[in-house]
Amino acid sequence: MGSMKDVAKLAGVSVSTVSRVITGNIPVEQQTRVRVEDAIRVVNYRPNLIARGLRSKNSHLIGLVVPEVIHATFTSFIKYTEEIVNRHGYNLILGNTQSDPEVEEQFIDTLLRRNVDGVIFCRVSDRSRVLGILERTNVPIVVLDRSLGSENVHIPLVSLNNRMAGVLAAEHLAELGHTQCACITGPMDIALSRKRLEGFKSHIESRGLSLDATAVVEGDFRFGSGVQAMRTLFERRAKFSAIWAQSDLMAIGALQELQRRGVAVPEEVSLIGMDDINLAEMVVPTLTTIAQPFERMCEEAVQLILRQQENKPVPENRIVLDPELIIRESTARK
Amino acid sequence: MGSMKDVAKLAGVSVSTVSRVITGNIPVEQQTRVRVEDAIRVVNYRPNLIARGLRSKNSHLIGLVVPEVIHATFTSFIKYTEEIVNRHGYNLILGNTQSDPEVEEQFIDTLLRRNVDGVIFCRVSDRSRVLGILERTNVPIVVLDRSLGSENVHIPLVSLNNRMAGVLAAEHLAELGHTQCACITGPMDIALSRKRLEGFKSHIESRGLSLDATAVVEGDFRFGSGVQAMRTLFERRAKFSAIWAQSDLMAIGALQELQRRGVAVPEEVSLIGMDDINLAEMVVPTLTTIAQPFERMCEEAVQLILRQQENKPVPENRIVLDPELIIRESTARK
DNA sequence: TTGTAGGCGTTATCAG
DNA sequence: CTGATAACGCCTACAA
Repeated sequence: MGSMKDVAKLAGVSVSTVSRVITGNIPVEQQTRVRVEDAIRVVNYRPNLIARGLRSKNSHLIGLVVPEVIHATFTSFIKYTEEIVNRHGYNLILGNTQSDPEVEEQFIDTLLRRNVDGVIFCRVSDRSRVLGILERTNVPIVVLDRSLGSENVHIPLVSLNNRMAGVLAAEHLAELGHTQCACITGPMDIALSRKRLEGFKSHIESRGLSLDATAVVEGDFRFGSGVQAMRTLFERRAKFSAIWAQSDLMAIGALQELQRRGVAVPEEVSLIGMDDINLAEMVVPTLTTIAQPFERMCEEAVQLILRQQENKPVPENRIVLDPELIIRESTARK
Repeated sequence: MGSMKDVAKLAGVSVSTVSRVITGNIPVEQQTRVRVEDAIRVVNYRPNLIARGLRSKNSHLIGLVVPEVIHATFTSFIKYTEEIVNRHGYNLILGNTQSDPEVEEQFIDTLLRRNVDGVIFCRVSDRSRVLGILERTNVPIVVLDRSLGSENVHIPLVSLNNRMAGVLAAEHLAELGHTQCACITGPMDIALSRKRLEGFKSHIESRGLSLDATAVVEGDFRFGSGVQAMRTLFERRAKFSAIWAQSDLMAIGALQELQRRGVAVPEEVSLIGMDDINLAEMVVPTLTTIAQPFERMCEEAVQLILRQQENKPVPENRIVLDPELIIRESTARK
């Protein structure tokens, strides 16, 4: 792969001329253009992005920070962000931090030293100092899938309307005639779990019913905790004809335990999940769920980065997307 | 974040002196070193990797190419490669190609233009031209999780001993007294699926038994195809007391279908999976499986890249790692 | 329309 | 031990 110099020499012109035909839109005589283009082909010239970046102060690189890779939600974020970023001519540099503040800081540091054009954070923890560090630079940032305290109102944010997710689940179950519901939540120290439960509960209460405290079990979003939660519900002898699990994995865990105990889904118990991961369509019965618009969330996040970078006005830096109820086989009329 | 120039000005020295204290190991007088270090702190100087890369022709960037992100195997590769690469002071640039040759080529192109220090390919297809393209450059490459035709003997390769995986599964079942086995394979146009089946079959035959043709069903590694394959086995009225599925997801799909039909696992049918993904420990019964050493595979791949880059001799460019049998609850004596 | 010159932030070479 | 200086590959005034 030759450089501009090689091309220039071969075509008998100066490097600036070569640069001009590369960048286009700057007048170059037809004749010399052709000569240059030929030379480019001969030496197999491809503009070097490192050099270009050094000159223009941007790298066409976007950093994505996730607290974990092997995790349905973040895997989706990785997939879509990579795809979208690519479509815009950028590449993705991935960092898995395991929520370790030290790793986070160290990763951000190298991102800055690479002149990345933006950083997308998935669900950073409260105690993380990276947002502060980044704010002092002028690198565009976006926080994805997290609610931020009021101290950070100016940081662009893309998140799900988690409250609405709870409402959608409750609404669907209510319409099917269920009056006794259970809920398997995510970790309660994560705001989005609380908001989901809040929405679920408040809709139920708005119908004059109540969500029994024994029918609420805390999980950790993973499969095993769904199984466990289900066992807990049985041990407590909680009364319910329907369950909302705040992640599909937990729902599938619950499903497994129900089937093992010979409880028919949806005939005896209706079950709703959340996320709409691939598995939701694969289990039997297929899982009714609350879909997160992963792709749109990533799209908005990338848009926010690009807008900031182009110094375009950012009309709205708080983007909250609506979840959607996907009705499949695991829920039925009571 | 200031530059070397800023530091030099503040400390009253030349940029070369600053460079020397940064790189270390080049003699600088104690006094001036302290002055420089102070200045570095004041202007918050961090060496710019773009500039450094331009100068030294390396980027400390490694490209990882996967055909899909949302997929147990590749997600593991992504996770571990990122982690290991990081440990060596590199960053990971991720590219998802969907096995599209055009996307592959385009991604490789930008990787080259970014002066990446190496590229790791996961399971590239035969018809892919990227290996050829890369071979003509001198960028270190490694192919992960794939057997390569003899035309490419010189390309470093890290793969699993897939034949052995089949042998391990058959051996375990045989030891438990099973004489009639079934197998749910991966796509048969992928070499590793064929090799796994070959190992499975040949071990069975070495015991004077045979693997009935009706007891072999082709899947696609995904959950749904496990469910489907199980149904096919029942439709065919195949006789078996044990099943090996070539992926955990298919095994869990098969498990689901078995449970739905009231077949007890492992009491009536023993079940082995493959991969040892998280889910394998989470289902009930927990899944006996053939573990792939994902982390070690990634480690070897990264090592091969680094060795090539340092121009160290690469003692062995064909690394084949052994799978391991993990015994859990889903298999039992017949 | 084209070439020259300077600089992006580093590092390496060569004097001093 | 330290300071100029050149060079990495590219882009962009400015001048011709």
